[in-house]
Amino acid sequence: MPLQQFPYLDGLNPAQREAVETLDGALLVLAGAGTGKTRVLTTRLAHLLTTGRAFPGQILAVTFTNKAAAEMKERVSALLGGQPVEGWWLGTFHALAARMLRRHAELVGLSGNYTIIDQDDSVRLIKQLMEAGNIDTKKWAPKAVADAISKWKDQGKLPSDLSMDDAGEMAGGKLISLYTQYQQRLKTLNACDFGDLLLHMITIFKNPDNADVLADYHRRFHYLLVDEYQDTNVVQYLWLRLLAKGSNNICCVGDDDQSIYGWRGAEVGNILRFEKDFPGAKIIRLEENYRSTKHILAAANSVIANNEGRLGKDLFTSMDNGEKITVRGLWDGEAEARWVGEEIEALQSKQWSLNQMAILVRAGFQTREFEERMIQLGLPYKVIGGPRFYERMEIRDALAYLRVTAQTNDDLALERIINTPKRGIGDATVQTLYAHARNRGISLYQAILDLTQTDELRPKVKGTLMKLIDDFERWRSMLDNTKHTELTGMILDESGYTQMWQADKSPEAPGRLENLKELVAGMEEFESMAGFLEHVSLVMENQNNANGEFVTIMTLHAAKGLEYDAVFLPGWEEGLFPSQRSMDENGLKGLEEERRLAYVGITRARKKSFISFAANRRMYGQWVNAIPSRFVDELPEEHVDVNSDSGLYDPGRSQHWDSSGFQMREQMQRQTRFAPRAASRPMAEVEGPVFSAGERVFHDKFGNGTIIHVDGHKLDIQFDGSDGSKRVMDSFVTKNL
DNA sequence: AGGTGGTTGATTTTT
DNA sequence: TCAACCACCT
Repeated sequence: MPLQQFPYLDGLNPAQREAVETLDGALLVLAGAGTGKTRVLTTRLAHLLTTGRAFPGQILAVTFTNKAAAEMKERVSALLGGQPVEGWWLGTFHALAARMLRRHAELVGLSGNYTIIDQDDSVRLIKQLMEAGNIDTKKWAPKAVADAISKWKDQGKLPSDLSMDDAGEMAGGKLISLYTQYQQRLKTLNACDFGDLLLHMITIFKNPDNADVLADYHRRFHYLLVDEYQDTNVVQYLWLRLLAKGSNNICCVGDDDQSIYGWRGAEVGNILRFEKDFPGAKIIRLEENYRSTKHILAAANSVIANNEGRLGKDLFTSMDNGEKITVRGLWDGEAEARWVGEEIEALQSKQWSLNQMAILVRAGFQTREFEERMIQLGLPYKVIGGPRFYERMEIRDALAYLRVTAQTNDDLALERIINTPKRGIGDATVQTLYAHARNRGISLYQAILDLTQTDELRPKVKGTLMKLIDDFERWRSMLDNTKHTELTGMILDESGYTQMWQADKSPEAPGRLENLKELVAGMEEFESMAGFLEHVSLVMENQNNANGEFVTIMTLHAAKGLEYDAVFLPGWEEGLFPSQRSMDENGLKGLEEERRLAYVGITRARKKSFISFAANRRMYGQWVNAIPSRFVDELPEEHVDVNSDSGLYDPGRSQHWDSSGFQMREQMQRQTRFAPRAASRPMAEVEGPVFSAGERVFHDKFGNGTIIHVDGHKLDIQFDGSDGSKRVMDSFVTKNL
């Protein structure tokens, strides 16, 4: 094959090139961090099109986020000389499944204009069902019930697939019944939640009566491509498998070492099992890292090597050695933030760009300390995460109006705005309407239609409701012959919603009106109301259009897929990272996922990585003393520079400090103020009892437990009644006699 | 309808 | 500690 025909293949390394050119059969591309995964994916797509192997319409390419989908779209078109690709099925699992479901909705009792509800709506619906069924929503949080149901959906389980064993104690054992009712209710509302999009498609595909539907997709799709395969859950996997049965040309790209979403249903097992699932599958490893220095990569490799059950990769790089990873122990969280600030300023004075620096934390609350410090130093920063545009109150209200206009059975939307702005429709009226709706198995809107024909409602209320119905009918009649942006403006004005905020004197009111304008402006790029609403339900993302120089602060999860010259990884303490909860709830699996998170964190850095931990941290208003994360111990000595205050940490040696962190802090602050590098340890080495694995011990806070591992003065203890082990200092436990 | 005090509980988060 | 939520009050 003449090479010059495919200029985009130039510059690929042999493994990358093989991954691009292996077009037929099942292929798993194990792409380590920084090994050019996206390049392979996009080049492969370009290759399929350029060689004429497939028309765009014969390709199904799946991603997890809209961002990834957009990037892929853009990069493929760039490879093809700038022309956009039309007619292929490229998008997120949810977007693609929603698109399919629009065509076959009737097969699961929905109509094609079904509404997609988000988590918030789903929780509210479940709360209503629980209240109707006299289930104590205090004792069992509707959110927890919603989570349980969504978990089942992620596992591809319908109510009929569940047994009482699965139900457990939650909601007084009525969990399965609630699931059934919830599905029933969704059908009445002509609505779907996120899980349903895929689950309904599976139901359709599996039903022998609809064999032609699946066969049609088999004929259609000749090549399947899946990004971030390690993050797929069971339904997504089932959906892919059913679709792949046609051509058997499926290429999955992923990295088992970067699977960090197990807690929301991702199954690392999917990627680990690939060869079994797709017999004859080929596996290609991308192991040359083009991102990080040798020290950084070696440290990452060494940490992740502690995990079991990996497919295994050995990343290497031809980059320079670079600088060793800086590891630093500090007295408390404040000192840690101060130190990070200093390092950032030092880098800045060496002409490093703030845009190339990131602080990656384990949990959201950790951002605060850094924000405060950045403000004090006058360093611009940006926290990624937080409330999103479509989650703002006024946006949700406005969307609710549009949703009811487009699909009258959308009870959740109607309930949201039935008394917004205030129309004198109180709680009591809504309850009456709901009671009627439930009795008849109809929607709220239909209940209003019914009851306004009778005299059951007070005349004033009746009049208001009739007016509201009239409005909606009128707006709906305009859907087809009015521009959707114009109609939206009309709805917001005629309903009194805009006026409500204009009359509001609170300081945030102007901003809300601004957002509403932005909403209408954003609709411009969509063809119709339906198109816009579909987009809104499926795209909850924040686009970051910030410019200028700033340091990025975000969670490790949010950082996956990104890279920076300098990366700060603070809070590496047992209990915080690895997170205690993760270990408690998921044992070794949880710990290994935390370790993968550490791996993701380290591999974000191109040139410089800073890892730190504090001896004392204020959590939930209490001072807690902490010991360095076990992940710190897993960093190879030859690749790190340890530089800690006051002997807070010596690699490989035990650490000690008093449990009375508060007093210690006072003492220490004085000490650091006057002698910042005092070499003495906070506490003298104390002679204590010697422990060994297998012994029974007692801990003040955690109770009785069995030692499973001893590491100097650190003990791994399996406490009775807890799933995972905890790591504690031996000075906090006593032997059980 | 709007304000207040008391309780609760507190990772990670996309679609 | 602190914010969110709710029951209860005005």
